[in-house]
Amino acid sequence: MMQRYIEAQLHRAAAAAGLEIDGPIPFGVPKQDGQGHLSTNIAMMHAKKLGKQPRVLAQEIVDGIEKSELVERVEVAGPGFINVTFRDAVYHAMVKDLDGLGDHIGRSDAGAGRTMHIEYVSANPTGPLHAGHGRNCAVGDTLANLYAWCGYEVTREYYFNNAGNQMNMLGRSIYVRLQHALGNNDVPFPEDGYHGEYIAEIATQIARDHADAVREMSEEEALAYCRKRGEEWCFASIKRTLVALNIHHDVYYNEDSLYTTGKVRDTIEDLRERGLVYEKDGATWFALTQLGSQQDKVIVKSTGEPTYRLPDIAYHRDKLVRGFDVVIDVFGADHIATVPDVLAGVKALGFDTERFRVVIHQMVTFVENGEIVKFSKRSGKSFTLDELIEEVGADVVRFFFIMRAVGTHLEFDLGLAKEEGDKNPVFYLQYAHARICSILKKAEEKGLAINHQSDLSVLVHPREIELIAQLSRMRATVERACENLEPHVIAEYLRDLAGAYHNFYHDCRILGAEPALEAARLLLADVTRRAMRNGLLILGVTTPERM
RNA sequence: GCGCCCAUAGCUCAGUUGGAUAGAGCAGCAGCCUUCUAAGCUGCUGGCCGCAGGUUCGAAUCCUGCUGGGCGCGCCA
Repeated sequence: MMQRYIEAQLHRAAAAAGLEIDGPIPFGVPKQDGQGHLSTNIAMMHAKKLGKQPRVLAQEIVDGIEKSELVERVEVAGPGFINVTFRDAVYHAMVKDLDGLGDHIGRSDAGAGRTMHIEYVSANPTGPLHAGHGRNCAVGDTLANLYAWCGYEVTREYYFNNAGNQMNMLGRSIYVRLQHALGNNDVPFPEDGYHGEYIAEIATQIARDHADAVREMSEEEALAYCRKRGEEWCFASIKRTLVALNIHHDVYYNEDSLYTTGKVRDTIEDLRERGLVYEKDGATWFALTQLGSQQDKVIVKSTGEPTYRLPDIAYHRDKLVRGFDVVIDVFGADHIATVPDVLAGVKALGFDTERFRVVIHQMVTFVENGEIVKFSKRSGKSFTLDELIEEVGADVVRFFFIMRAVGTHLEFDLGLAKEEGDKNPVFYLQYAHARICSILKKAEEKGLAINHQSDLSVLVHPREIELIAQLSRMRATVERACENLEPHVIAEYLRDLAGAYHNFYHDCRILGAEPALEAARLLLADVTRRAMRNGLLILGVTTPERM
């Protein structure tokens, strides 16, 4: 937001030097002291085409900048950077602007009037969510929040299939356990059946509340009943876990509806009309090689059942038909192979696949004491997301899963996560928030109210200026994280913001300072509180007022 | 064999879309509380940015080729 105060002038000065720049001027924040507050490399970027030395062009631009009350100095540095040093008045103006935003600090209207659809989690109801699902949950939900904070109208969707082979296997697994519970021990457990403890739990429940009815049923009826009970149990479990993580979907989209509404049939017919479908070996194939892929793929098996690819294409086409401006998929790296096929299919049907943004996050390794943890200590089976939440808390789960770039393999350190102290990065942020709240509460007790008209010109301490500079970057940071689909950027930003506040807190006494300074610092603290709170809300973690 | 992702301090990772002397946390060492939360702050130690070329004023960042790791490559999802 700093650049607002100099950008127009730079445009004018550059034009006067013979350099017309379309669009915004690129700015950077110098890392070294003595290089000003903002820096631009426009002279170096364009010197060549004007046939000038970068430093000469830079100096011509600098000479064209008029004197201003806000700008301390503009100078040429290094190979041709133009460094801008502001007077403190710019920072005071920024605090004023930020304060005027009320609870909207960090919000953007970059996506105002646009709609965004995001599909995440999307685990089929065949069992509880396991710990590895956590990354998809946290990344998806944080991205949804980011888009909402950028002004988009967001639809959060959970896509599931309760009709396929996996569900039949779930039903059969429960059915067999139920037979065992009812004393028929000779019924063999299916080879690819589900082995989790929850299967037995569901079977036990049915044995307890529905045994007589089940005994009356045919095997077919009993299997269907077990499947239905299993689905209900699993969905209840999944939804409970998501609520614990502060995740709420707007739509649960059933794959089966794609069949009942004819969308799958339409999709295959449309592909066939375009000559992209053929029969071979009793199966129906999608001619992906015609679309530039390595090999054709089966979309309807010789048994007559479609493979996942076909409803996936129908589903993604439907998302576009529903009219969203941006459609985001969140997948783990293990699903990467399906993406090109689905996109190729939708594109072949004449849709603009540019609206799709696919986020593929890498896998997660859980580590404790330097050793890889694969299984739950309690059950010896792969451990559930519930167990992870219980172990480290929902805030830590959400934060840890988004704090690294989605493209990198994530190491989830359970030891660090369990640490409820200074080593844990989430607490560092929440502590900053709680510390501010504590001061504001004390101020209130002293009868000191936040004064939005405070004279901010008394804020001149380097720690105050650094904190304000950090605050001023929030909105652009949120926009960048959103645009680039990078939730971890917010975690990084908030750590810097918390650090800037802790520094300010340490060096700048608020309560008890002389009245004008006290009022100004109190306002600055409150602006920081609102920024930190909003950042934590974007991450979906709690904002404790005391710790 | 093919496709995608990754490689930066002892460990885990950032690096603002190609910029200035590559940063943070943890671990290690040394300091700071009679005053608003020490879950904090300050200082020190720590680097062939996997290797080799290329592109240009300028590369951790872009291109090519290697090496090493992850995930895929089904009439499973």
